[in-house]
Amino acid sequence: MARNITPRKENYSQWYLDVIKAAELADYAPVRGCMVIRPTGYSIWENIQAKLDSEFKKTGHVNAYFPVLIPASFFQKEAEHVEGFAPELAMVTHAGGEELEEPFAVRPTSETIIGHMYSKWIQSWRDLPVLINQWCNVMRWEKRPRLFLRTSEFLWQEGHTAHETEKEAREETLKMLEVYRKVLEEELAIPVLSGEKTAGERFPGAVDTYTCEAMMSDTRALQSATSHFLGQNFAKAFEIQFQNREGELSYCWTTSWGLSTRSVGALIMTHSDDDGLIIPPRIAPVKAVILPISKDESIAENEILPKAKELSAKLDDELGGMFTKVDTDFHARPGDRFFAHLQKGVPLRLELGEKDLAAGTVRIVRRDTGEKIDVKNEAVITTVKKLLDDIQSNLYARAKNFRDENTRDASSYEELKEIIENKGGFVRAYFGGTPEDEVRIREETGATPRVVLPGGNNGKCIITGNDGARLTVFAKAY
RNA sequence: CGGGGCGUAGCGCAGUCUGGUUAGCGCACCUGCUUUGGGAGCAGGGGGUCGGAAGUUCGAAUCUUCUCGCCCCGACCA
Repeated sequence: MARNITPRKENYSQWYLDVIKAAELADYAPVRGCMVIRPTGYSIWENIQAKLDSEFKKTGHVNAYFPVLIPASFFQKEAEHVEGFAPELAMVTHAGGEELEEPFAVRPTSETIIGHMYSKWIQSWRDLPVLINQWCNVMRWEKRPRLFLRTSEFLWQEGHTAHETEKEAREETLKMLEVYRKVLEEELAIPVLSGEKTAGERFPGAVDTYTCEAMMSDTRALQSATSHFLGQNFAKAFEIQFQNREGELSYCWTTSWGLSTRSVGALIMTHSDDDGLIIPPRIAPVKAVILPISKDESIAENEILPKAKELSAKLDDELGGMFTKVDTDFHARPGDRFFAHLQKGVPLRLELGEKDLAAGTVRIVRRDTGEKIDVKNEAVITTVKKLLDDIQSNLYARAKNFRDENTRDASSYEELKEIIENKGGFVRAYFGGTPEDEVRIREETGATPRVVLPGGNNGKCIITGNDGARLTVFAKAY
């Protein structure tokens, strides 16, 4: 049992912070609300980036970069947008030793400046669609920051597209939502519910907002990605117009979609345990660590290390990348070395000692289950590949079972309240109310509508009693 | 923004109430020896001026005032 990590049941927040610290994922920066993403944490983000970026490219998008400073007046142009973001904006008021005539906002998101540029670039239906993504940092002044989940500055990607027709823009919105679902579920092994947000949870300025909603291991919900259909709201605010096939001037239909370093927080809170971090193999910076072990440091270094390196090279070759690491910290005792890798969440540990050399085997230990097996040399590579696949699917299955076990149905508001208060988790209920009803539910229960499930639109609303309400998942959220 | 807690070595803390010799302890770190398949033992050693400022005093980590920052809970929040 880890002795530097608070058990989950004792204090979930502290457990989360302890896991991050023990795995050396991030540290607090000198500025409140800001964090330093340390190399291990950043490698995880790089792997998420790589998977997403390749999906974006496959779906026809290109990367570009827009500036971090945005004229403050841009935020005034879209009424809901300015109202939504005003409290979180950081402003630059001085530069070059002088007060600026017009302050600049440090971007909290880039709809405005991209809209501004699109209006210059788009003239004709032949210029459409425009499918651009950017990887960048954004800043939103947060009152209560939490590492990875809510920091004043964070990293993300934001896709911004402009289309000729509403249908095309709506298709794009859902296509990207599906990309997120796929990467979250297949690569991060995080099961998500993807669907629409209710009116009260909508992005400021969007017509429709969609989400990939995940359940953390304390049963609270975490929005892990969003995709917005912006209609013509930003096109009208920024005059993104084009001449259509009939020769008339019309406004574009735009979308935006994003996934941030918050997903690293989701990863941590979905899979990790009281011993520390657990990373799904497909995202893990190091998939397997090989430890030469001997009482005698010189035997470890001169006799076992070469074998370990050989095995490492063979595995990297087979796995198609530099995915294994040889632990050369011979001076440290095995227990210390085991725990170090345990806390960092490395999926597989391969122990190579004198006993193994004599027997022609390697001892392999899984991070997710702790299971140990001795494998014949000739079977090591196939076993490692199989185990990595097993761990990946086990983590997903484990998280999905947990979510399903903590998802319940409520047929009345009273029942919803009762479940949220006594059991927590996700509660499915038919809801067709207004944003005011959402506020009331939040104030009375602490829960908010997280996602409207696709399909079933024929229920009776638990608040209004009206028919035609949609099946909605409620939960307390991060 | 409200409530609570806290700033003393890299980390965790004691000392503060009842000012007084070179400010302690555990872990970590360095050196050596013995150890080594789930968090070793012994010996030696390095490192802090007590968040910051002003004040009271012969004397301040300790008392007073101001200030900066961090964490937790809540409110708020894409």
